[in-house]
Formats: sequence, C-alpha cells, structure tokens
Amino acid sequence: MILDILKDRFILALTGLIDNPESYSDLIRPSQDAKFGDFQANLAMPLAKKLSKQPREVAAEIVARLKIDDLCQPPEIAGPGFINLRLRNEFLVDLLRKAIDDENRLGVTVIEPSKRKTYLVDYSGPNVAKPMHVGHVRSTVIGNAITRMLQFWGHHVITDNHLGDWGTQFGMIIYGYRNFLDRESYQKNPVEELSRVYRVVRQKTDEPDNEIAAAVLAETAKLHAGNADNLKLWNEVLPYSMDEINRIYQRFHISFDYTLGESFYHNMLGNIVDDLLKRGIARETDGAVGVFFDGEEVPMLIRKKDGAFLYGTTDLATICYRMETFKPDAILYVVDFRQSLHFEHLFKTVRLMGIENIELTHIKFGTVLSEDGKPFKTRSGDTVGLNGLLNEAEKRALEIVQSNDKLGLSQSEQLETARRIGIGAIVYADLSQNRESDYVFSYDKMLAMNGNTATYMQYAFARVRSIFVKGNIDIKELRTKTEKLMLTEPAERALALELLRFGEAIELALRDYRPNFLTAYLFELANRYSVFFEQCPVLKAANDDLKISRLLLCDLTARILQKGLELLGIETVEKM
RNA sequence: GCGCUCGUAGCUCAAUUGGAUAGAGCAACGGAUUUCUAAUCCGUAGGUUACAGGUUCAAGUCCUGUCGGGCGUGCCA
Repeated sequence: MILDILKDRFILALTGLIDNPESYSDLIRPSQDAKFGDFQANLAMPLAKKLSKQPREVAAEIVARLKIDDLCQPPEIAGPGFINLRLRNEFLVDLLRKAIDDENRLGVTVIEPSKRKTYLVDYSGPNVAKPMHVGHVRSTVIGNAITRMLQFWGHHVITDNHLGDWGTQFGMIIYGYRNFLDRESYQKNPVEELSRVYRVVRQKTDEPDNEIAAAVLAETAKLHAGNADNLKLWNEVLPYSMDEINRIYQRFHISFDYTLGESFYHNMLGNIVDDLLKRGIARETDGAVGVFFDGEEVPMLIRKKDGAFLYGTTDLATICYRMETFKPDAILYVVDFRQSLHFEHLFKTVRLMGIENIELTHIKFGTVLSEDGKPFKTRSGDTVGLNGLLNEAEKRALEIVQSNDKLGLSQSEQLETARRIGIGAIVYADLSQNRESDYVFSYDKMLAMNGNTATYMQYAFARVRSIFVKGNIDIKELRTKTEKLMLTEPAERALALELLRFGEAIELALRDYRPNFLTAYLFELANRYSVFFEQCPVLKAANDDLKISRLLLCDLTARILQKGLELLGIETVEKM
C-alpha cells in the first residue's frame, strides 16, 4: 500500500543515520492540507535533538539520502522541518492499475501468514427476557464491524454471542410469571407480556423494604440448583425471547458462529471456585468468596454467601472454555464502558491463574443517552424500542424511494431498497462516532439520510451504477481495458489518491478497534466522488481514452465503497 | 470519600495517539439542474478546544490544580 511503500523508502534513508528507524515510521502520514503535498514526514524535528542539529538541517540530510524520485517530485522542506511529498501521477496510475486488477482485495495487501491470529469476538450479548432498546445496538453493530474488518485484514475470527440467559432477570421473570401473568396476553404476544411482567417485578424490587426482591433471588437460586419447575419455565420462556432477538439480527444480517450463553457454563462454575480457592488465588470473605488484588480494596466476588455464583465466575469459566476449545490469540469483549472495573478484575484474575499468552481487550463504548442527556433506563416506560426504531427507519426510507418514480423499481425492490437504506442509516449513525464517547440519542439523527450518513455512500454507489446502466457498460470487459489512466483534472487526482488509501483506513480502524476511522474514510471517498461526478463527464468525456479512464475510476470507487460498507455491515443498492 | 471518564462552532460529533492556519454534518444565509440521479455540489457565517498554570521546536491531545457532567465503587449483569 501507498503508505507502506513511502515508509520503506524513509527507513532505508534513515538506516545508518539513526538506530531503529522503524520506530519513526509513524511520523510519515498523509498531509492534512493539499497545499502541503500528498504526504508528509514529520521526523526531522524529533530527530534534531537526538543528532544535536537544526531540524531543517536534519530534514535536508534526510532528503539527500532519500531515493524516492520514481515515486514523487523532489521533496520540499517547509516550516520547522516538515518534509512534504507530492506523488507522481505515474506512480498513482501504477497503483490504481494494481487495485483494479485485484478483484478481492482492491489493492489492500493481505497480512503476512506469520502475523495471522485467531480472534474471538464476544459481542451483542443481550439479556434474554429483557426488552431490547436502542442502547443494545452499539455492541452488536461495533462487534460486527470489527469482526468483518479483522477477517478482511486476514485474521481468523470466531464470533460468540454470550447471552445473558441465566441471571437474576430470570428470577424476576419466573416470579412474575407465577404472580402477575395475564394468560390471555401471554398467548397473544408472549414476548410483550413477559417484558411487561419483567418491568412490573423490576419496579417492585426497586421499592425499599420489600419481600419480592428476596423471592426473586430465591427463584434464581432454585433455577441454578436445578429445580425442575423453574427449569421447565426457563425452557418454556427462552425460545420466545430468542425468536425476538433473532428477528432483530436478521434485519441487520448478522449471525454468530456460536451462541453460548451464561447457562452453558453453569455446571463449570463450582469447579472454578474450588480451583481458585485451592490455588490460593481466591479466599473467603464474609461468607462469600472473592479474588483480591494488590493495592485495591474491592475484590471480584465469585461466590455469594448463599452459594450462588456471579458473572465474574461465569466469565472466568467462559475464558477457560474458550482457551481449551478455540485456542484464540485474543479475546475481544465489546461491552459498555460501565463494566470497565469488572473487566480489569477479570483480566487480572486470568493473569493470576498463570494464563499469559492471550490478548484480552475490553472494547468499551459509551452510553447512549436519551434526549434529556440522561442514560436510557429500561425501567422507565419511555425507552425507544429497537424494533420500532428499525421500522421507522425503513418507513422513512420507503417514503423517499416511492416518491422517486424515475427509478422504476417493483414493489418488492422498493421494500428491499428501503430496508437497506433504513438499516444502514442506523448502523452508520452508531459506527461513525468514536465508540468511547457517550452520545445523545436523537431519532432524527439516527434516521438522517443527508450529509455524513450511510445514505450518502449508498447514493454515490448508485450513481456509479447508473452511469454503467446508461452507458451500457460491461464491467468485466471494462476491467480488461489496458488504456492508460489519466489524472489531469484535480478532481480525478483527488479521487485517485483517496482510492489508494483504503487499506490505510482499515489499518487505522483496527489499531484501536475504532470503526469511525473507516466511516470517515468512506465519507471522504464518497465526497471526492461527488465532486468528480459534478466536474468530470464520464460517458460524454472528450475522447474514448478519457472515457475509459474515468469509467475505471468509477468502477474502482464503487467497489471500494461497497467493500467498505460491507465491512461495516451496511449493504448497497443499485438504484435509489 | 475514592477510582475511572468526559468537557471542542447554536446542535450532534471528528481530529491518524504530540505536528503546520482545530475539521465535518445538521440548523442559518446565498448560489448551481435543457448536460451520466439535487438523498448532490459550490460559497458565507459560526472557535480564547471549560478555566488557570506547567512540560517542549510544537499541546484539543501529556502533567498539576480548579469548576462542571457522567459512570463505577464485595454478594445484579
């Protein structure tokens, strides 16, 4: 990829001048402003002190050692010592050609086999029996995007949906089922009635001084102890919830390799506690069992004094199971940042157990706030239901699709187009933000279809397709054309440069697992295409060579947009 | 109390982990369509990056303090 090539040249130039030149290669980056060239090297300033010279002097020395004439015009030294590079069009054309011919990877180099890892991505993990609201989208959508990017990069990825299907919320459901269930409503709409019952119990246990909280815990404990009646109820209720959850996954086109919920691990928990006690990693405390950490007051409890286990216990069992079964190099947890302390404790415990050869990362994300700036609360009745949100998104998209009668879509095509646009808007709205920040949920923002949205990229894609249809272009044949690409117009060159930075964007997004770097890239790419579209006639280009050159740029743009959106879990449409 | 975290344009958010004059979208205002899709493009306006110090060639970014928000803090997950 373009940046790698430049870095290699700089490393060569720096070899002999300083030790460990590779460590400075991150200072070679794309320029912020086109007037500083296409790429810049910011390494003269930090090196100046090391070499006890003036920064500009160091820059001059680096430039003198740099063999880069075949790639760019003579480097310019500017400001305190920035080295600015402007790439030769021949170099760009050469790389574009390679990307065009690279059907699967579009110019993105595949990772070396030795760097290929097995990742286990733990995401979504909804609580069965609790109604899903918009806050639950985040883990699902971020986890899916990270999974797809890692796979594309060349890693082996296993996804596991760690359902919350064994916790106290089931005690609430069981208690509520026995005491508050409306049979008729339950038969009509089990999921809705169960979630109503859940809310009733939940509200009552929140009141001070009540007996219901104790009763709920008792039902949970009975379930865990294998009580036949409670297990029977669990088995009755679970499928209803799962159907509901699966319907939502289908709408996002998301699936998991494994769905091993908490219940899967329940008979391993006793052994975990016994083992940690025996090895002196955990100890008794006030009748409970916990793991303590140096310099910290709070332990991670793994067994309550009534004998029940906690989610730390389940998570430990889960890690042990995954280590044995999948032998991953890394486990990634895509979970709300409010569980940071839990994961810190969990990971420390794993290290205390002597397990070192694995990356454990909590990919944390911020809270979705309601429009008053407070976190969403499942208890208050006014949360935005997930299904309702998805319905509304598709409805709004459908209205626009139907109003455009030039498209000539059948009714079923209209529905499918609206689905892709509506769902895409929601996915993109979440992914385009830095995952670590909280964000205020806004219906209109979530469903927006103008500006920096998935719709914008989908639209750019559809515009390319439209040109191909109108020009009656055979894409396969087009790609075999050997005419030289031309980058004479500024809009062409700007687009070309961006097309060659796809891999860079994915690498950046994967570095800290931040999909918003990829969304930002795709937005920039689509934006440059829109400018190109305005300024550079394709079908009516001045001559045939230029027409083919532009068609090839269009085609590569469409392919990268489609692939990039696919990595985010967003689909494209042919017409919109 | 302690710990973590955030504070950037009217609003919602970016900023390649310390790089040049802090960028987008939305909202506002002005312009572009007999020419491949106007869900688009171009332009204008909008900033003491909460505040005060410090570190250095360079700070929204790192350090210290203050103010303000959010979250967490042994028997929920």
